[in-house]
Amino acid sequence: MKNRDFFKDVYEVVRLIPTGKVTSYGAIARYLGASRSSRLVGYAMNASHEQAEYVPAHRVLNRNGLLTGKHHFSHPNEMQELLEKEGLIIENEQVKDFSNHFWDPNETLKL
DNA sequence: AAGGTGACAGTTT
DNA sequence: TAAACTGCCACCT
Repeated sequence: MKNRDFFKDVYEVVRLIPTGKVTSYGAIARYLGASRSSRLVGYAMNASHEQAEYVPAHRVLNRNGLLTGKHHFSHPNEMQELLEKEGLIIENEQVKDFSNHFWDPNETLKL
């Protein structure tokens, strides 16, 4: 087996994100003890749609609450629509009141 | 096998 | 204050 454990963990955490909540790549990375590997989280999301289990990648944004990965969805607007569908408000490619809807795995799941 | 890539984030100018 | 630079490390070609 390979180091797929990292990706696997990422997907698992992402699936734990409650509907209507969002988190950041960095938060996930830190929860996994890889605070310096935030890019890998994004990289993992890149392959998220290949996973058998559904991964709500649209709930993962960068630390600014910006929908950086929207372009990687089937349709660029899909990410925004999904978020709005969950009750979030997207304004200028960014989640409005981001901090209020922010879900931190470190806080909720705790170590 | 080796080097380049990136859905980030923190630091520096 | 905002923009630019650098570190980061598993994955892909």
